[in-house]
Amino acid sequence: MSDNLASKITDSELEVMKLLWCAKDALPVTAIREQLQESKGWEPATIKTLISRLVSKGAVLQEKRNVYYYSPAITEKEYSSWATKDLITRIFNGKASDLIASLVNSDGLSQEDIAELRDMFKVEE
Amino acid sequence: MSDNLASKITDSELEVMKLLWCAKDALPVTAIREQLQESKGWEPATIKTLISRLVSKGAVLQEKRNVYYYSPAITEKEYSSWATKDLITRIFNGKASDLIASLVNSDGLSQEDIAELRDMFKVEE
DNA sequence: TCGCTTAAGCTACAATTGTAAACTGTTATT
DNA sequence: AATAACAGTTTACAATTGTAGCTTAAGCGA
Repeated sequence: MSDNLASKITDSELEVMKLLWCAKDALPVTAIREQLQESKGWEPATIKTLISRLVSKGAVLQEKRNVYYYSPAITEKEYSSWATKDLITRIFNGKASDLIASLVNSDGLSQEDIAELRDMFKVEE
Repeated sequence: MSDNLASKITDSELEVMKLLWCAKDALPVTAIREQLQESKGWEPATIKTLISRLVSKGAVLQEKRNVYYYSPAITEKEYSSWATKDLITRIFNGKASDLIASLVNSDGLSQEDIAELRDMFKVEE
């Protein structure tokens, strides 16, 4: 994913992306509005603005039917792995293992997390 | 670290923080300026603004001597572990292991990283 | 067919951020 | 002492972000 795509997804916009990622198919504004209006307390106009901005920046595709249907142009995995790499670059001087070390040394991991990780790296072997 | 501290350190401000974290002692503006002016191409005025904003938001302390000397009010570890948790909350729905899984599955880790991690979780045992 | 609802597009506006100049007072140098 | 240089403070200004209203046109129910 290019820097000028994901880097520009803001916090509010991300809420819209999350919704679209959950949906199996493209959604009309109505469906998006229904969910975000309650969960986020946003006005319809706000939601429309966020969608428009996401379309402009190429993070969401629109497909013309009766009304427009919207779907993500990038997958959640693409985005999250981009965001992770971005964090590593900006904060951990490019060292991924420093990120994980930081997690391990700062009660950032639950017991289950640690168990999962142990498995993960056992299997790798 | 409280949310309203670290969350507000912006990208440009972070460059100043990094410099202060590297320094063993508090630094006067002169020293900060010398390093950032060249590496970042910032005007002295820009650097002063960033320092002021960091002081206002409590991320940097100033100590009056002849001129002010500036030092970080939060450690790099505090900040980076806050930033990591923030990423996990915002993007990985609070699951730290999802972050690591994403790293593992997206060529985000070098061979050395993986070796280090294997050690990390071997030792944990 | 006539409104009502609402999608789509345009405009708005305050807060934050990136970047920096202007002003003011102090210090160091000649 | 006069001046240059610069720290500290205030102000500036455009771009981005969060939040939302207004207008226009179209579809849907009575």
